Amino acid sequence: MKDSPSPLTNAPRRSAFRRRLLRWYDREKRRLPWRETVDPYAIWLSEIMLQQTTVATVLPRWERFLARWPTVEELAAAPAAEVLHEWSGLGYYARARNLHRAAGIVAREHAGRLPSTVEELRRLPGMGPYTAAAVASIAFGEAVAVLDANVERVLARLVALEEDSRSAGGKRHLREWAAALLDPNRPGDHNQALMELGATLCTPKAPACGRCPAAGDCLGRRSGQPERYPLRPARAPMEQAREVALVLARGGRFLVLRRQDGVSFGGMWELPRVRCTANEEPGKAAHRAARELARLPAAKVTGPLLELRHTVMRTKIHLMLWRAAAGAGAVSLRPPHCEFRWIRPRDWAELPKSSTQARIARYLLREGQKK
DNA sequence: AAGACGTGGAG
DNA sequence: TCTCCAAGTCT
Repeated sequence: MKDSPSPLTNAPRRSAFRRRLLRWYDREKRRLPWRETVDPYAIWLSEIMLQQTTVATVLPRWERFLARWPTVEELAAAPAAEVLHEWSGLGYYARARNLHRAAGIVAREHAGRLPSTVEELRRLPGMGPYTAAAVASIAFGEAVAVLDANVERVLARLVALEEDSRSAGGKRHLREWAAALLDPNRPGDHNQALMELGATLCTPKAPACGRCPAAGDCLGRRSGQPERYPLRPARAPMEQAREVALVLARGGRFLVLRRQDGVSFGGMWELPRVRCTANEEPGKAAHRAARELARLPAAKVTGPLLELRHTVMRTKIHLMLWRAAAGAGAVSLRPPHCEFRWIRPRDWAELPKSSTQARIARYLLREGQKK
């Protein structure tokens, strides 16, 4: 940082930068509900939900979650499955499990009061460097800088960082800049202002430098191509896959399986489903799903019901839903599944599900009502 | 340290 | 249609 050509190495310039940033924030900030509260629990919840998730998605879910569990103690007392169900569709489901575990710790070991320092917060499950710093600064006024994807982009542009921003060295430099620029008098607002800048003006594409309060200090802007920053390695290419999911029926009900904690979609209930191997026919895969996931080799596959496409992480999935009669035999599970139920479509609505499984559940409910 | 972990909206 | 990616954490 000391060798950097940035004018912000100069202390008076840094303080002018802070002033301009905060003035802009005070004037232009969006009215977001978690900015209207001082409840550390509510702020914490917003930070967890906002991880890799857009404001628009979070808004209604944050309100609903808080209405259901207004305090840490109430959240701690809730069954994990209900918390997970409330999280359905938000993705990154480990967040819900960690949040619930952390609530239990706060309730039991901290008398229901969230710890107020980064150091203590950091020990709670799901509290990484970003979230701990965000909660400590926003809810408790601790003078610590956050470094999220917004701040990373703003700072990388500000100093025209010619280094992979995700590399160890790049991150170290960004952390140093974030700490040096932090306004110790209003750390929470300063952090939010930097993130707000990244979210609204200093956007990944077509940044609005003309309206930016930091434009005068920005080396990225001076370079003429601010959108070149932050430098990042290319992403892995998308993959394609076919999957078969099974409505495996027995006595007017069908089989759903619960996934273990700690695997993808941990804790969620789903139909038996398998990834097709190369050139494997869907009908074959459907029978394999019954055989391998539930140990029901007597299952009789009767036909396709529905096809849909969705994307999970870096895989585009062509999902085919098939119907089968379970036949005789007891269900026996193996990882990643740990529990099963024979249910009707309307019962499945009550269980935590991924977005895709929820689509299937809605389809089955509609089909069931036609008869 | 690199890779896994979801989803939906924007351009 | 398709790529990019959003207030990251964990292993």
